[in-house]
Amino acid sequence: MGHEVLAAVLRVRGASLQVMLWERAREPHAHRWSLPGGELRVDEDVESSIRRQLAEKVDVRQLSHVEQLAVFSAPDRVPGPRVVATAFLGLVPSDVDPERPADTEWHCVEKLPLMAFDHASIVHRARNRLGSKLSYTNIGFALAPPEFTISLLRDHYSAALGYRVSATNLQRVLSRRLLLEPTGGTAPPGPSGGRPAALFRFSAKGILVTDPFAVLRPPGSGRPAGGGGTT
Amino acid sequence: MGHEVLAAVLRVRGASLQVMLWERAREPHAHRWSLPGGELRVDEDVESSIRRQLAEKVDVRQLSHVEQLAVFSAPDRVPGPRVVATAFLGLVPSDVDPERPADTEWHCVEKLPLMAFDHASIVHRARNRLGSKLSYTNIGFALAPPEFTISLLRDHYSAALGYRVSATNLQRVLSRRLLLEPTGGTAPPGPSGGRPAALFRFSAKGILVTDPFAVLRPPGSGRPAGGGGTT
DNA sequence: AGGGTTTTCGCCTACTGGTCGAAAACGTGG
DNA sequence: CCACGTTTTCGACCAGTAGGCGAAAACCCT
Repeated sequence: MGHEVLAAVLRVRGASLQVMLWERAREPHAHRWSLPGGELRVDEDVESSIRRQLAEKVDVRQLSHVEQLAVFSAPDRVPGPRVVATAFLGLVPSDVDPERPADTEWHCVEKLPLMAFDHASIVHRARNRLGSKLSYTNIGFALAPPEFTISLLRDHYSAALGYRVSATNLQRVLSRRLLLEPTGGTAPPGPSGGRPAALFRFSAKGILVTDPFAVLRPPGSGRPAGGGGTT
Repeated sequence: MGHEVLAAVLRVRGASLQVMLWERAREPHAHRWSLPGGELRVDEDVESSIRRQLAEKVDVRQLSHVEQLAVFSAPDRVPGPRVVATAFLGLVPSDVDPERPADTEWHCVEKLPLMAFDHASIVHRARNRLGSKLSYTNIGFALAPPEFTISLLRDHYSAALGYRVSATNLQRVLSRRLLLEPTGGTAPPGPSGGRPAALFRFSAKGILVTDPFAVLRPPGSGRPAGGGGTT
């Protein structure tokens, strides 16, 4: 029984969320698009394996985040001998445009091309996970360049979440968690003018929220999120 | 390369969180305790496999929740030929005490016995996942009987989270999400008297929160969690 | 200088969860 | 049968959070 690792590597480009795909040259499913990855070697664990295999497609230093998604193990998920897949979610900041082999391209996750095997469902799972984690972790910084404006960050959040996000709330929420650190610099305004936006960076002194907030916390501890009115 | 499925099946008993373990009879790691599970067959996916294998240990109808935890794939995680493991988290309500084979026992997760292979780390991962999900999902109901008092639910939460939880807050939070439905009945008071507790059941009409609350929500929608004062 | 554009900041409101205390409902012992 | 302890339940108060404006700031272009 074979084991392969696959990664849905996502990035934000403009107003859309994109996934890195490559076009299969050989059967089965020739000319369909599939996720990067490959066989797990006997001397590596799944995370080492996916990082090694992604290194052939992108500069791994540009990978700002990698995490396990789930195991996909339907017996007939690929034709031929049984192959179980460990799927990963990978993120790349929006400012880098890695050189990539000719057969790989970024595709908008909203209109995926004809995909090979069960890879489309893996992409959807990755998109859902990113959306969920954007709300309660700091994973959003993995989508942004080292220095960014609030507007850029808001656009990234909007693209990944699929709905508009208020820049006011975004800045306030992140600031309260001590995650935003002003660099002092400003970004030049757009072609139509406007006030120059202040630049921020991710503050390592902030609260790294890997797990969701606890709604019920131990007595005598500070509390997490708050509710507001919709009005 | 082999593939096995393992499950950390948790339940609350009294004030402690317990995990179901069985004692290995054969080498390697004879007499150490390990998680239930076994080899993945070629005609089943991982979830079917773990349910089939758990059926030999517990009545699967008593399993109130099963979800993938993670893949454990260190090349040397087991001696001999390479075996990759897909780990699951399973939950059993506290009111059932399934018949089980003589070699299996419930152990408190706080003081685990000498465990086989990497199974101790899997148990810890399961405990952390349960603790996280208790806060932002309805998974807590999987630990409780069909009808329960708020006090019992609070004790379960406390056991699983490791800190005391306020019954007032628990009831308020769950009620506001329309998750608690009074059955009308009351539970008899304890030996030392006291007001009889009202019985509740899980309301299917409530908000099933599988994913965490979004801290940043779409404009014009209700809001999720609120913060309070620690005072 | 004036108008358009974008960002930034402050104010208000709604709602949440923690804390505390009182009241309700029971058993028990004098 | 009434006072007491026990446990549950409910209400009130408070601090802190996020959503929703709207005004002010800072820039470009004409």
